[in-house]
Amino acid sequence: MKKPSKKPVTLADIAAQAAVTPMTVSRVINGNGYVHAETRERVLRVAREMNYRRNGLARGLKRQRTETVGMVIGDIANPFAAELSRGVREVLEEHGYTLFICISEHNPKEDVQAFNSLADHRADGIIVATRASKTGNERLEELIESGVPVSLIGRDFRHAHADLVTADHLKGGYEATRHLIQLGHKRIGFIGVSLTQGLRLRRFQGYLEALNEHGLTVDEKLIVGGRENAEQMPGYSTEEMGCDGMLKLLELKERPTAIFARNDFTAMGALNAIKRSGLRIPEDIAIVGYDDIPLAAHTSPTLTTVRQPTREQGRTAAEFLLGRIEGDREQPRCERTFQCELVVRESTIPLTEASVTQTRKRQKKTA
Amino acid sequence: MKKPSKKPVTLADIAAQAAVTPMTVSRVINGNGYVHAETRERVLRVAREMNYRRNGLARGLKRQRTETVGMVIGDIANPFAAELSRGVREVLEEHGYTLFICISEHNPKEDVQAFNSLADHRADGIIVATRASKTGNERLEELIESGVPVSLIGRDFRHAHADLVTADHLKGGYEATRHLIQLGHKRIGFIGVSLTQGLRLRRFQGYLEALNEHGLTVDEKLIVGGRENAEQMPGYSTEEMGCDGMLKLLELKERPTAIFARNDFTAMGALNAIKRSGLRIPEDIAIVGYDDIPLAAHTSPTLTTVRQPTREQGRTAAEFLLGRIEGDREQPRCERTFQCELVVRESTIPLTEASVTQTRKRQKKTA
DNA sequence: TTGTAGGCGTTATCAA
DNA sequence: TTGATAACGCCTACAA
Repeated sequence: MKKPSKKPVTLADIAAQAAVTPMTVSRVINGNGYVHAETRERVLRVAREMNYRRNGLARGLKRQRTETVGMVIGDIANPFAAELSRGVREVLEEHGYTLFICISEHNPKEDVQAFNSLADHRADGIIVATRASKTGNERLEELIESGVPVSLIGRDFRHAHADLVTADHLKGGYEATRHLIQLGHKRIGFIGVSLTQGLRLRRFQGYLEALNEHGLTVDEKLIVGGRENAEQMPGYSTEEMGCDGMLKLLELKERPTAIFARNDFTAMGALNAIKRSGLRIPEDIAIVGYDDIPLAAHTSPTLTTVRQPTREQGRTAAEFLLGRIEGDREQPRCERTFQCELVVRESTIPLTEASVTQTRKRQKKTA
Repeated sequence: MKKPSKKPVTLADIAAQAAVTPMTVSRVINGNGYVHAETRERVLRVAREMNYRRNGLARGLKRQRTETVGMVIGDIANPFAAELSRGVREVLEEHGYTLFICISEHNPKEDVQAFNSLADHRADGIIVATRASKTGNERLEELIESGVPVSLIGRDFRHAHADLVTADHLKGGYEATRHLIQLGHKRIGFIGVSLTQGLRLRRFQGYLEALNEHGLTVDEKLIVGGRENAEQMPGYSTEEMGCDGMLKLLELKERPTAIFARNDFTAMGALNAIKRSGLRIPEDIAIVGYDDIPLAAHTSPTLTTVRQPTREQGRTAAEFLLGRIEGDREQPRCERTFQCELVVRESTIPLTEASVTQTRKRQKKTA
């Protein structure tokens, strides 16, 4: 336990100790250029003794790249984002890049701050996995046009020189809903979106489309979004949204027999609200989530959900970005859309008489 | 959609446009030193037009600080870590620092890499919230002694010049266990630890202590850790550990009537395994988790758990770190231990006859 | 195989 | 109120 020492060791310090010039030390440290074996040994020994660490600032300043990539995420606790970042890291690591993550807490202002911080510190590129916002998109556009490589994941924003990775959530939402329709459900609720802002959410559009195509009318009362502006509220979790939203739906005179939830957390909130009310899943109410987080296979009943190839999206975004960093920064946009996959588990079964009957009973009772 | 432009704008570029020297531009940008109002306007206008962004590398190199703090986290998807990082960010932001997060995926080697990256890029300080490891601790010690401010959260490692924030998990584990004992339970299982490595886990020590102090014998068969080396296995989630562990316990001739799980995810895994087996919670088996993640209040039944003041720990770690960065870097260690709090919910009730009887029955059956 | 010169973009310091 | 100079630590390019 020595006391912290004052100044960091520099190449020059090592050079002095090893009786060479800083340039020779640099060559040894970076392993390029010819250096006599003995000299190398001596320099390495001194460097180790002095506990040398290269100064990334100076290095980056000179070389005009930092071998660093920044990633902006809305919510760190989200298993989906976690899996994305794993994919990103896997690829970056293979290429010797370091990943620094910034959290924006789903706040456009923090989004912009993160972009700026990363740009200021000269990250070689930025991966953006936050929801689109006006200010965010504007700043992003400036960055892209000032030459910063940018790769977007699932963000509703396009630019000729920023790469884009998404999954087809329109289709995902459509298939989840169609699944419920094919099981016989006609009153299908959606939890997790306010009608005013919902149209930006592709999976919700898929829900609407599926209803329309199958001749079912869209009942606005079946669409609940938890509290208004929930997204802005720190500490307001999505499972709470699922719980609150489900409670609203259960109070309806004619309650839904199936639920499509915005994501798995919302679904779990809904699931528990249903259980708490004494109804059974899936007999009384079927439920579908979205994302297929690990927990979805461990609820009871296990959760039918829509899986997107999350890690692959992260990997692809990283590959696109590296292509831009190490190749032509002005190349046109690379774009790739992944397909989603419906994962049927226990929370959905064909519509039972019980459910329909109970709904009718409830109706009578209330009437 | 302009094409990305080549080189970033520098102070010199602006200076040329605005007919002043780079120094004057610097003064304007940083808002220090005297600058004529007109000059300031002109410079600011040009800077905006050219979409100037300061070069953090050059700035950091010259000023010998980057106003950047790094945080190393084991698992990004962990709500506990998320809440920690929120606390950290809150404090840093107030002081104008940017937070960059590195993920080590619970891997000591990645831990060290993260430390190195952050040190190389001259983060002004590092907050470490990963589990202790030999290599990690060694590298950390070197860093601390070479003058990098370090603040540790819940890490089992002490250094005279690194600050430390923890919660009293020994007591937390003790109280969780005592709670079960006071409810009448005598066969209390622990899920989430292997007997060989478990002693490093304070909450597990608390469990053992509570059993001992209340005259209960520790039954090794009641202590299960999922698969061996689960921590190293990527993709092996803690809820899976809870599920697998619980299944093992249910196969015992004399199964436990209560479970203490290493954390809430593990508890949820166990909870679902129990339900799946047809037993009831809490009537047949009571269960206690740890951490009080948001989901714990939304399971069914809701989860009794141990809450630690997570965000406060993050805040305190950040405050300690800033004190060291902006004050005396050689000051002795600041240390603070937070108290945990048992949160009793629905998953624990007094031991019922049913449970005891059923256990006996099971015993007979198997015998 | 090793060394020298110069500059990356910024700011501290001193001078005008 | 503004400018000139030097230096932060490293690496590219060229020279010896």
